[in-house]
Amino acid sequence: MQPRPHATLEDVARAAGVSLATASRALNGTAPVRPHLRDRVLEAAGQLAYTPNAHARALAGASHRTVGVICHDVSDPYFATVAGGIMRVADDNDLLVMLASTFRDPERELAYVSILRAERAAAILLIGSGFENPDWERALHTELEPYINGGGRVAVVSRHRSLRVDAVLPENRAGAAAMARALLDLGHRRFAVLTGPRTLTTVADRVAGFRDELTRAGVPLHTDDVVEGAFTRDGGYAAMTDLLTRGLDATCVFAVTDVMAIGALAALRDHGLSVPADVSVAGFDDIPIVRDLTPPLTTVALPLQQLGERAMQLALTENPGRRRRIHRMAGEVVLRASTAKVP
Amino acid sequence: MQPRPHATLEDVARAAGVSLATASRALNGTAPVRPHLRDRVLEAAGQLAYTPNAHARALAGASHRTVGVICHDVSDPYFATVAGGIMRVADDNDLLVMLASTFRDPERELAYVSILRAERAAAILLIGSGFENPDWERALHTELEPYINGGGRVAVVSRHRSLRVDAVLPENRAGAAAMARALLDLGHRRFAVLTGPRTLTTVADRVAGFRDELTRAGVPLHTDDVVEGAFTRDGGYAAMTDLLTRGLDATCVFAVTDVMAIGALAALRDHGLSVPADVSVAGFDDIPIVRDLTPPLTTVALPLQQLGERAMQLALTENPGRRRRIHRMAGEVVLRASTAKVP
DNA sequence: CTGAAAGCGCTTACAG
DNA sequence: CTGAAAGCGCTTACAG
Repeated sequence: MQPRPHATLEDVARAAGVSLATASRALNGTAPVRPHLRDRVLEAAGQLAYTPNAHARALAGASHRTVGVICHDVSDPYFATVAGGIMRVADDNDLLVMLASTFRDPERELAYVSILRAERAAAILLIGSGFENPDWERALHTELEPYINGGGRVAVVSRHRSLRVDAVLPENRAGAAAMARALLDLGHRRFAVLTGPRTLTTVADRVAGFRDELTRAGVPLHTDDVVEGAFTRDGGYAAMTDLLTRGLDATCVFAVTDVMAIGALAALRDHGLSVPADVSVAGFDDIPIVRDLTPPLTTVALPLQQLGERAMQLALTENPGRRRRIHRMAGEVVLRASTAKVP
Repeated sequence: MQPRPHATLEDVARAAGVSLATASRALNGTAPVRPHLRDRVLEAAGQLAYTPNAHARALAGASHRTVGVICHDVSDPYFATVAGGIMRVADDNDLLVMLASTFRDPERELAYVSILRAERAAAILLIGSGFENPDWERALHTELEPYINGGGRVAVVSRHRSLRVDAVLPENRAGAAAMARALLDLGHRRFAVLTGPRTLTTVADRVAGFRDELTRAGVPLHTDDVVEGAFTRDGGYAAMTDLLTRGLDATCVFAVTDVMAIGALAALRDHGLSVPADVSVAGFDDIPIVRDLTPPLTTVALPLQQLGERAMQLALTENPGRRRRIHRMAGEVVLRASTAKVP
């Protein structure tokens, strides 16, 4: 079998002895075709292993059934779970989902948006905190605006500021505040916070919510007690280790994400400290794995799957007025064995 | 600002006062253009927020910088890690990666392949065990053959049989055998195995390798000792629970994937059994999280990231003779605290 | 119900 | 170096 290019509609039409138009209609069912001819077309298409060229089709005006999802890192359970929700709804609507990871590189994010825009994807979903960076915000706006004007649909999760698009916003600030309250109720008064890069709005919101609630209770949180690390398991490990070498005096550590909390738990274990006997640890997100840790992690549970479902639904429902629609989703404090009462 | 369609090359050319050809060349740098004109084109493109239509471009013959990756479930850490490797290499080669999840539905897999083929993606990578199903094999072959003949590149991880394409194959059978040997060395003689659907080749290979090695040592593995569940954390939980209700008499449980092992650990904990004091547990894959479990999981470590890197490299390097190239990757037994010696 | 033809937005020989 | 024109593979009014 020698290499030969893809069969085209013209090949099919010729083999079936009909016109291009008839072949197209028979294949797509967009207009009635006499059964006799239809069968011949289908037969020929089968023989030739014909697949329509999606580019030609899109160019000619047929609409696209593909939606693009851009997140920081698909291998992070947070994004993987949100993406799962997106895919569930997409599937119900007969859409194909293509995922991309930016690894938190603003340039790469722009590159993916540009590709998706160039491909005229039916929708673009941006998942995950934006960057507090005016240049990037402007560039993104420049990409998105013409895309939307051209009929593209955009929705975001966890991202706001400059972007005037439909959004699903987890209540990071309120959730972190509720967590602070819960931990205060357990009797803790000396806290440490493990945080990701401050330029991520999610990080900023969670730290602020946590701190505000402590302040309200008259409990101080010094600058030294807030340690910044990468937004990953290893970042949590490093930040916790840093805290430990400086001499930990907190009775409770709050990590701004579960993923970082997992790293913190490992660092504590490696230092011979036991959780929660020696230190309590709490996270944020409620990614699936935290239930299976020993001890299971106390956290602010976000309906991750739903975050994705809602975003996809927003992108799917017409928005004639083009007013920004916002869905806020609350988090709920779930106390598990990683946090204990202070005697 | 009223909705208006995307600006086209023609808009840019007109605004710059040049021909279509000149505008194209200025934008792509495919041929020299006098700086004077080039600047006017770039200026106009910027003003109009011009993005080339990828479909038109692909149709006109420009090559595509997109590769499609199809796996069972991106939210499974195994696939997420392999995908990470793919993206690393893709990034070095200036390629964009689009991921898709089939959720182990053969139909959906075919649908994604068909889309990617229709989009004339530069390469298609299939990650994860195939199905032992002649109809599906034939259908997949029918999709892939014309794609390859048309210049498309295909590589697979963990999949073989009917597909005559470049492949990266983890040594599942040998790895499972090595694990059996290691567990026998710890003194275990009564085993149970937690397995996924037998129609997945990976599952079949791992169970066979494990069983063969036991047989060689004269240790029996009865049909009842092999319990099948879904290929997920919950599947592992259910299978382990099943075993427990029937009265577990094994001293060691081998799960064919780490993900299932995590479910098994949870089931044991919920039954008040302690690992490894009461039962030893071992998995397969060495996904990142297992190091952070308590106890850390004994497993067969596969170089997951490399699996992806190799597959991407195979797809990227020319294969003039079109002979099938196969990279085998060995697994290595890593003993951690979830398995103990039998006194 | 069917076909000839225009057009979608680009790229690239082919002349100049 | 620049432009007019053909062509990539489809879809869809427009006639019949």
